[in-house]
Amino acid sequence: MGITKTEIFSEEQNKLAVLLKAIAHPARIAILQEIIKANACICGDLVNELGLAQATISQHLKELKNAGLIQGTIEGVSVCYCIHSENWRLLENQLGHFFASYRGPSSCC
Amino acid sequence: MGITKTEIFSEEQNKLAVLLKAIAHPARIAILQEIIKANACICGDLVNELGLAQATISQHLKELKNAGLIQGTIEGVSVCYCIHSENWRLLENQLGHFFASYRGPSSCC
DNA sequence: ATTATCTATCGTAATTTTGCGATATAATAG
DNA sequence: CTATTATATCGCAAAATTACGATAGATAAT
Repeated sequence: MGITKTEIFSEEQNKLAVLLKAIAHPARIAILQEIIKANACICGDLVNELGLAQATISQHLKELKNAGLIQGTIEGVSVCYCIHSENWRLLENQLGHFFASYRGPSSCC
Repeated sequence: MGITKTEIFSEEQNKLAVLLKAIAHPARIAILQEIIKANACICGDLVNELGLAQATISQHLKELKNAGLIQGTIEGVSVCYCIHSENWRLLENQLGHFFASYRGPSSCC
Protein backbone atom coordinates (compact mmCIF):
# COMPACT_ATOMS: atom_id res chain seq x y z
CA MET A 1 0.00 0.00 0.00
CA GLY A 2 2.38 2.72 1.17
CA ILE A 3 -0.22 4.38 3.34
CA THR A 4 0.11 4.29 7.12
CA LYS A 5 -3.01 3.18 8.99
CA THR A 6 -3.20 6.15 11.32
CA GLU A 7 -6.79 5.38 12.34
CA ILE A 8 -5.82 2.42 14.47
CA PHE A 9 -3.22 4.29 16.52
CA SER A 10 -3.55 6.91 19.24
CA GLU A 11 -3.20 10.59 18.54
CA GLU A 12 -0.05 10.61 20.63
CA GLN A 13 1.54 7.76 18.72
CA ASN A 14 0.76 9.38 15.38
CA LYS A 15 2.04 12.80 16.41
CA LEU A 16 5.26 11.40 17.83
CA ALA A 17 5.81 9.41 14.64
CA VAL A 18 5.37 12.55 12.52
CA LEU A 19 7.89 14.49 14.60
CA LEU A 20 10.40 11.65 14.58
CA LYS A 21 10.02 11.21 10.85
CA ALA A 22 10.87 14.89 10.44
CA ILE A 23 14.21 14.33 12.19
CA ALA A 24 14.84 10.88 10.74
CA HIS A 25 16.96 12.00 7.81
CA PRO A 26 20.70 12.77 7.82
CA ALA A 27 20.20 16.00 5.87
CA ARG A 28 17.63 17.29 8.34
CA ILE A 29 19.77 16.22 11.29
CA ALA A 30 22.67 18.13 9.71
CA ILE A 31 20.45 21.16 9.14
CA LEU A 32 19.27 21.16 12.74
CA GLN A 33 22.85 20.81 14.00
CA GLU A 34 23.96 23.69 11.81
CA ILE A 35 21.13 25.90 13.02
CA ILE A 36 21.97 25.04 16.62
CA LYS A 37 25.69 25.58 16.10
CA ALA A 38 25.19 28.94 14.42
CA ASN A 39 23.02 29.96 17.37
CA ALA A 40 22.03 33.08 15.51
CA CYS A 41 20.12 31.63 12.60
CA ILE A 42 21.61 30.92 9.24
CA CYS A 43 19.72 30.49 5.99
CA GLY A 44 21.10 29.85 2.50
CA ASP A 45 24.43 29.16 4.18
CA LEU A 46 23.07 25.65 4.56
CA VAL A 47 23.24 25.20 0.81
CA ASN A 48 26.98 25.92 0.97
CA GLU A 49 27.62 23.91 4.12
CA LEU A 50 25.81 20.74 3.06
CA GLY A 51 26.35 19.28 -0.38
CA LEU A 52 22.75 19.41 -1.53
CA ALA A 53 20.98 21.47 -4.16
CA GLN A 54 19.16 24.61 -3.11
CA ALA A 55 15.78 23.10 -3.98
CA THR A 56 16.52 20.09 -1.81
CA ILE A 57 17.57 22.16 1.19
CA SER A 58 14.49 24.33 0.81
CA GLN A 59 12.32 21.23 0.79
CA HIS A 60 13.94 19.84 3.94
CA LEU A 61 13.52 23.20 5.65
CA LYS A 62 9.85 23.16 4.71
CA GLU A 63 9.39 19.75 6.30
CA LEU A 64 11.11 20.83 9.49
CA LYS A 65 8.95 23.96 9.54
CA ASN A 66 5.78 21.94 8.92
CA ALA A 67 6.69 19.70 11.84
CA GLY A 68 7.07 22.85 13.94
CA LEU A 69 10.67 22.16 14.86
CA ILE A 70 12.04 25.31 13.25
CA GLN A 71 10.69 28.72 12.30
CA GLY A 72 11.82 31.20 9.69
CA THR A 73 11.64 34.94 9.46
CA ILE A 74 12.29 36.94 6.31
CA GLU A 75 15.40 39.07 6.61
CA GLY A 76 15.63 41.21 3.53
CA VAL A 77 16.34 38.91 0.61
CA SER A 78 17.21 35.91 2.69
CA VAL A 79 15.37 33.91 5.33
CA CYS A 80 16.60 33.34 8.85
CA TYR A 81 15.81 29.96 10.35
CA CYS A 82 16.05 28.96 13.97
CA ILE A 83 14.85 26.30 16.37
CA HIS A 84 11.26 26.60 17.60
CA SER A 85 12.29 26.45 21.23
CA GLU A 86 8.89 25.58 22.68
CA ASN A 87 8.22 22.66 20.33
CA TRP A 88 11.83 21.56 20.62
CA ARG A 89 11.52 21.27 24.38
CA LEU A 90 8.18 19.53 24.07
CA LEU A 91 9.61 16.84 21.82
CA GLU A 92 12.68 16.55 24.03
CA ASN A 93 10.40 15.85 26.98
CA GLN A 94 8.12 13.46 25.14
CA LEU A 95 11.08 11.44 23.89
CA GLY A 96 12.63 11.52 27.32
CA HIS A 97 9.54 9.96 28.81
CA PHE A 98 9.26 7.44 26.02
CA PHE A 99 12.78 6.15 26.51
CA ALA A 100 12.65 6.33 30.29
CA SER A 101 9.46 4.25 30.33
CA TYR A 102 11.67 1.23 29.69
CA ARG A 103 12.91 0.02 33.03
CA GLY A 104 15.71 -2.44 32.49
CA PRO A 105 15.95 -5.96 31.08
CA SER A 106 13.26 -8.50 31.76
CA SER A 107 13.30 -12.18 32.64
CA CYS A 108 13.27 -13.64 29.14
CA CYS A 109 15.56 -12.71 26.22
CA MET B 1 15.55 10.04 -7.04
CA GLY B 2 14.32 8.62 -3.73
CA ILE B 3 17.84 7.77 -2.63
CA THR B 4 19.39 9.49 0.36
CA LYS B 5 22.87 10.88 -0.22
CA THR B 6 24.54 9.21 2.73
CA GLU B 7 28.05 9.88 1.40
CA ILE B 8 27.92 13.57 2.20
CA PHE B 9 26.92 13.14 5.84
CA SER B 10 28.85 11.95 8.86
CA GLU B 11 28.67 8.39 10.12
CA GLU B 12 26.99 9.68 13.25
CA GLN B 13 24.33 11.59 11.34
CA ASN B 14 23.56 8.59 9.16
CA LYS B 15 23.36 6.16 12.05
CA LEU B 16 21.13 8.42 14.10
CA ALA B 17 18.84 8.89 11.10
CA VAL B 18 18.55 5.12 10.65
CA LEU B 19 17.65 4.61 14.30
CA LEU B 20 15.14 7.44 14.29
CA LYS B 21 13.55 6.14 11.10
CA ALA B 22 13.08 2.80 12.81
CA ILE B 23 11.00 4.46 15.53
CA ALA B 24 9.32 6.99 13.26
CA HIS B 25 6.19 4.95 12.59
CA PRO B 26 3.07 4.74 14.78
CA ALA B 27 2.95 0.94 14.48
CA ARG B 28 6.53 0.57 15.64
CA ILE B 29 6.00 3.06 18.44
CA ALA B 30 2.98 1.02 19.50
CA ILE B 31 4.98 -2.20 19.30
CA LEU B 32 7.77 -0.77 21.45
CA GLN B 33 5.26 0.53 23.98
CA GLU B 34 3.59 -2.87 24.14
CA ILE B 35 6.91 -4.63 24.63
CA ILE B 36 7.85 -2.19 27.37
CA LYS B 37 4.45 -2.45 29.05
CA ALA B 38 4.48 -6.24 29.03
CA ASN B 39 7.96 -6.09 30.60
CA ALA B 40 8.31 -9.78 30.10
CA CYS B 41 8.34 -10.04 26.34
CA ILE B 42 5.32 -10.72 24.22
CA CYS B 43 5.30 -11.97 20.64
CA GLY B 44 2.32 -12.78 18.44
CA ASP B 45 0.17 -11.04 21.03
CA LEU B 46 1.07 -7.91 19.09
CA VAL B 47 -0.98 -9.14 16.17
CA ASN B 48 -4.03 -9.28 18.44
CA GLU B 49 -3.32 -6.02 20.24
CA LEU B 50 -2.68 -3.88 17.18
CA GLY B 51 -5.01 -4.01 14.19
CA LEU B 52 -2.46 -5.04 11.62
CA ALA B 53 -1.96 -8.25 9.66
CA GLN B 54 0.54 -10.81 10.92
CA ALA B 55 2.81 -10.24 7.94
CA THR B 56 2.86 -6.52 8.63
CA ILE B 57 3.69 -6.92 12.31
CA SER B 58 6.44 -9.38 11.48
CA GLN B 59 7.91 -6.89 9.04
CA HIS B 60 7.88 -4.08 11.60
CA LEU B 61 9.51 -6.38 14.15
CA LYS B 62 12.20 -7.19 11.62
CA GLU B 63 12.94 -3.51 11.10
CA LEU B 64 13.17 -2.88 14.82
CA LYS B 65 15.45 -5.90 15.16
CA ASN B 66 17.63 -4.75 12.25
CA ALA B 67 17.98 -1.37 13.93
CA GLY B 68 19.08 -3.21 17.06
CA LEU B 69 16.33 -1.76 19.22
CA ILE B 70 14.77 -5.11 20.08
CA GLN B 71 15.90 -8.70 20.19
CA GLY B 72 13.98 -11.93 19.86
CA THR B 73 14.54 -15.38 21.27
CA ILE B 74 12.72 -18.47 20.08
CA GLU B 75 10.49 -19.89 22.76
CA GLY B 76 9.10 -23.14 21.48
CA VAL B 77 6.76 -22.33 18.62
CA SER B 78 6.59 -18.62 19.31
CA VAL B 79 9.17 -15.86 19.53
CA CYS B 80 9.75 -13.65 22.52
CA TYR B 81 10.70 -10.07 21.79
CA CYS B 82 12.14 -7.55 24.20
CA ILE B 83 14.01 -4.27 24.25
CA HIS B 84 17.74 -4.45 23.53
CA SER B 85 18.62 -2.60 26.72
CA GLU B 86 22.15 -1.59 25.76
CA ASN B 87 21.22 -0.12 22.38
CA TRP B 88 18.11 1.44 23.89
CA ARG B 89 20.18 3.32 26.44
CA LEU B 90 22.70 4.31 23.80
CA LEU B 91 20.03 5.89 21.64
CA GLU B 92 18.43 7.48 24.68
CA ASN B 93 21.76 9.13 25.47
CA GLN B 94 22.51 10.16 21.93
CA LEU B 95 19.11 11.77 21.54
CA GLY B 96 19.46 13.40 24.94
CA HIS B 97 22.67 15.07 23.86
CA PHE B 98 21.23 16.05 20.50
CA PHE B 99 18.28 17.84 22.05
CA ALA B 100 20.28 19.32 24.89
CA SER B 101 22.78 20.80 22.45
CA TYR B 102 20.20 23.47 21.73
CA ARG B 103 20.66 26.19 24.31
CA GLY B 104 17.65 28.47 24.21
CA PRO B 105 16.33 31.03 21.72
CA SER B 106 18.70 33.26 19.76
CA SER B 107 18.66 36.93 18.81
CA CYS B 108 16.82 36.68 15.50
CA CYS B 109 13.51 34.87 14.83
C1' DA C 1 13.06 50.21 -14.59
C1' DT C 2 16.56 46.73 -14.84
C1' DT C 3 19.46 43.61 -12.82
C1' DA C 4 21.12 40.60 -9.32
C1' DT C 5 20.33 37.67 -5.38
C1' DC C 6 17.91 34.59 -2.43
C1' DT C 7 14.22 31.44 -1.55
C1' DA C 8 10.06 28.75 -2.74
C1' DT C 9 7.50 25.91 -5.74
C1' DC C 10 6.61 22.82 -9.75
C1' DG C 11 7.35 18.81 -12.26
C1' DT C 12 9.69 14.64 -12.75
C1' DA C 13 12.29 10.27 -11.97
C1' DA C 14 14.29 6.86 -9.03
C1' DT C 15 13.72 4.64 -4.83
C1' DT C 16 11.77 3.39 -0.56
C1' DT C 17 7.99 2.47 2.50
C1' DT C 18 3.68 0.35 3.87
C1' DG C 19 0.42 -3.24 3.99
C1' DC C 20 -1.26 -7.66 3.02
C1' DG C 21 -2.42 -12.22 0.90
C1' DA C 22 -0.16 -16.31 -0.09
C1' DT C 23 3.14 -19.30 1.01
C1' DA C 24 7.19 -21.30 3.28
C1' DT C 25 9.49 -22.64 7.50
C1' DA C 26 9.95 -24.42 12.10
C1' DA C 27 8.49 -26.55 16.29
C1' DT C 28 5.20 -28.95 19.06
C1' DA C 29 1.14 -32.12 19.63
C1' DG C 30 -1.44 -36.14 18.70
C1' DC D 1 4.16 -39.31 10.18
C1' DT D 2 0.55 -35.83 10.07
C1' DA D 3 -1.77 -31.95 11.80
C1' DT D 4 -1.55 -27.73 14.20
C1' DT D 5 0.27 -23.44 15.56
C1' DA D 6 3.45 -19.47 15.28
C1' DT D 7 6.44 -16.81 12.69
C1' DA D 8 9.05 -15.41 8.56
C1' DT D 9 9.46 -14.47 3.79
C1' DC D 10 7.89 -13.51 -1.06
C1' DG D 11 5.66 -10.81 -4.31
C1' DC D 12 2.85 -7.29 -5.37
C1' DA D 13 0.39 -2.66 -5.56
C1' DA D 14 -0.30 1.91 -3.78
C1' DA D 15 1.70 5.67 -1.85
C1' DA D 16 5.35 8.42 0.10
C1' DT D 17 10.16 10.08 0.07
C1' DT D 18 14.34 12.01 -1.94
C1' DA D 19 16.75 14.81 -5.07
C1' DC D 20 17.20 18.19 -8.53
C1' DG D 21 16.69 21.20 -12.70
C1' DA D 22 13.79 24.73 -14.14
C1' DT D 23 11.27 28.38 -12.99
C1' DA D 24 8.62 31.73 -10.37
C1' DG D 25 8.36 35.30 -6.65
C1' DA D 26 10.17 38.74 -3.78
C1' DT D 27 13.50 42.05 -2.18
C1' DA D 28 17.61 44.92 -2.67
C1' DA D 29 21.06 47.33 -5.51
C1' DT D 30 22.35 50.12 -9.53
